[in-house]
Amino acid sequence: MLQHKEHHSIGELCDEFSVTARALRFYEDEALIAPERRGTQRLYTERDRARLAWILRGKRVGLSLAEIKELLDLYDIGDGRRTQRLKTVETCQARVDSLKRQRVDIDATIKELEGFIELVKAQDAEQAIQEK
Amino acid sequence: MLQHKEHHSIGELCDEFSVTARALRFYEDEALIAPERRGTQRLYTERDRARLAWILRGKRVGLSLAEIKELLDLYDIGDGRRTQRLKTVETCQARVDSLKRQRVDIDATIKELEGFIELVKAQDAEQAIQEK
DNA sequence: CTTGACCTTTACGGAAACGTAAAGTAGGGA
DNA sequence: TCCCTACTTTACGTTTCCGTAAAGGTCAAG
Repeated sequence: MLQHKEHHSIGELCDEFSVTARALRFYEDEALIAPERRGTQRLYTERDRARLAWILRGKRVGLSLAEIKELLDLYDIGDGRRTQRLKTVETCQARVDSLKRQRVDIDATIKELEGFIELVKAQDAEQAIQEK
Repeated sequence: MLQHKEHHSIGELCDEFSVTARALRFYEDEALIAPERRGTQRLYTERDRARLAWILRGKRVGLSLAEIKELLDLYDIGDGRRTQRLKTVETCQARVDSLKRQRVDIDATIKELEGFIELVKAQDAEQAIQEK
C-alpha cells in the first residue's frame, strides 16, 4: 500500500495549511491533536493531518476550539456504550441544526449585500448619465 | 402612517434581541449604533433597531464588529462619489465571496456530521442485535 | 567545527467582545 | 416623601486564540 508519506513535520503542515507552528502547538496544548514524537520533534501522521483539516474547517464555520475538541472527542469515542452514543448523536445533531441556522443567516446576508451592491451600481449608472 | 412605536428603550431592545444592555452600550462606544438621547436615556429608533438586527446577524455569520461597522458605514455613505462607490462595491463583493466560501465549509461540515451520526446509529443498531 | 535551517519550551503580551462590580440618577407609584 | 425599578457612567476583569520574543537543542552541509 503506497502511502503518501507516513509522517509530516510541523513545518510541512504549516505550509500545507497556512498556519503557524505556534498555532499547531497551541492545538496540541489544548489536546486537539497529539502527534507522536521522535525525541523532541513532532511527527504528524495522516490521522493528525485529517484532524487538523477538521479543526481548521471548524474554525472557519465559527466553532470555538472547545467545541471542535468536543466533536473530535466524540469521533474518537464512537464505540462507547449506548448512553454515550446517544449523547454523541444528540450533540452532533445540535451542531448540525445550529449550522443550518447559520446557513440561513449567511444566505440572508449574501442576499442583502448583493441587493445593496446592485443599488450602488444603479446610483453609479444614474450619475454617469447626469454627467454626460 | 401607523408606526409600531417611534422609540424603544434599551431594555426593550434587550428583551427583543436577547442581548445585554452592556452589549448595546458597547456597540455604541464602537460607533455601530448612535441612539438619540432624552436627557441621559437612550432612545432607539426603528433605524437603530434595523441596524442592531444587522449587527447581530453579522455576528452570527462570524463577522467581527469592525467588519460589521465597515459594512454599515458603507450603507450610510451610499451616495459618495464614484471612487467611493467603487470601493463600496468591491468591499461588499469581497464579503459576499467570503460568505459563499463559508457556506461551502458549512455544507461540508454538516455532511460530515450527518454521516457520522448515521455511523453511530448503525453501531447502535448492531449492538442492539448482539444483545438480543 | 561552525553555520544555518528547523525545531523545542517557557512565558509574557494583546486584541476582541463583552461581564461585572460600584456608585450614582431619574421618574413613577404608595 | 420614600422607595422601587430602570437607567446611567466608570473602570477593572475575563476568556479565547494565538503573536512574539527569549533562549536554546539537533542535524546536515560546507
